[in-house]
Amino acid sequence: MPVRVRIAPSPTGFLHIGTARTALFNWLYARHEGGEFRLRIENTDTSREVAEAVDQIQESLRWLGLDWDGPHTFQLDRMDDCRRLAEQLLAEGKAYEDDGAIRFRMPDEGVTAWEDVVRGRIEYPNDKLHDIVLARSDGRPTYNFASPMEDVWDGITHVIRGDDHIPNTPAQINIVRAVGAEVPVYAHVPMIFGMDGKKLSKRHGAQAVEEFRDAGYLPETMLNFLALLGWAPDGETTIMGRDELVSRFDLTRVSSSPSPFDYQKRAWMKGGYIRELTSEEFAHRLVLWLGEHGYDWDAELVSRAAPLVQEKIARLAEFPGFAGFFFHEVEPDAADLDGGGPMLAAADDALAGLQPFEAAEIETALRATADRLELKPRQAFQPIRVAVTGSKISPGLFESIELLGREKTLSRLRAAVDAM
RNA sequence: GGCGCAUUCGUCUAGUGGCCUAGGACACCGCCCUCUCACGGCGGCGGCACGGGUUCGAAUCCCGUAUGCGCCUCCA
Repeated sequence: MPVRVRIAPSPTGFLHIGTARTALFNWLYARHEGGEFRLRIENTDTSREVAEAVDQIQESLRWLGLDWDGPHTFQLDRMDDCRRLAEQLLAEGKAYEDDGAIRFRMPDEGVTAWEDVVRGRIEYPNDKLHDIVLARSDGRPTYNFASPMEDVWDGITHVIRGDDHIPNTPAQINIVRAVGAEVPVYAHVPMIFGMDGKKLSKRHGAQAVEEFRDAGYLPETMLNFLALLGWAPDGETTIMGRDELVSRFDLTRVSSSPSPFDYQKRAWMKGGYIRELTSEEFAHRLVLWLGEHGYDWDAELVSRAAPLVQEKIARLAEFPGFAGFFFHEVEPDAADLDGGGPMLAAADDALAGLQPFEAAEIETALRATADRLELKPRQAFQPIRVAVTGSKISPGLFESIELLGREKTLSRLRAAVDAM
């Protein structure tokens, strides 16, 4: 039987990274096995539903590149099927009425057990199982009824979900058996916590996929990072592209202990991805990101500045702070220019008539100037950097000067001298 | 409280009875490279929660304790 899995978020807000990680594991498993990955919106609880959430969830999934098969479905659309089934169970004596609701009669002897792909065998004594509500008194099905039944109707073969669902599983298994359907394979993946071991919350930082996107993360960085939350192909590999992730993913290797969300490690990883892009691709993404975030900077200039910063920044959002001096005037802090007067004036002379005005020639000229003034490269170049870029930290100085052009470079050098 | 799940360097992770003197990565520290930053290279620091078993031999198996987390809703 071909593998069919699904992600079933409830439409209560943005796509949480925990849900995204679970979606990723489902997707990786499906793609690895050549099966199907479906999207189902679990909206049985209409009171918590947020109108835009369905679109936002899909948008985030698309951004991550987690494509689903077929149209997305809504749990609520099967409300009538669920109610009919609840009534059938009632008629068969497998359920009973309770204050207008319909409750399922759990077995009260023996154990309910399953072989969990990530946890191994899990057993629950049946006398601990509650008779759960199938249909509320207003007729709407509950999650613990609708979810397993939809999995049955959709032909879901593997239920891969957060381990907070482990306690629900024995009840769901009994319900599935009661309707004579086949019980799917379960794989309960660990939940994601903050570094303090507590459930991920606002004070830990970003939680929604959308927030990471806005912060300028690359989707492949996010995907790689998310994949490593509770899974590792071996003890060595950490950087993997989408295809490698698909080919190496193995559900049985998913860890059973909780996965802390390590913001620091993720920060390291993202820099590697930026550097791995081709310079054309990097420039392209920069232009797009800047456009989406309110910068109307010249695309041509952005593209030419891109190679100078690609190895320096880790997130697209760092570009404006790092290379903004190409696009607007600078206001150097006079204190950072201290003692640089002679070098600034000499640099002005050296660059005024330089031909061609290119990085290699600029470097040669400025180094000769520094030698003449008996300054170490570091002493000589720092004032120039501050004068020209407005900051003590910048892309490579000579390349920056070339791109900035003679006219702006000279006027900034002179402005700095005047300001001293 | 009941039931369930988990516990390897500061952090993530490899490890399924001998290959472990416990490997790798991030972070941190030192050195090198160097026009700043970043990258890169080299080295260092540092761990099997605790207590009992089983075994010739245990990070690995069993029991107990501790700690953490989850669920116990006519929430999902």
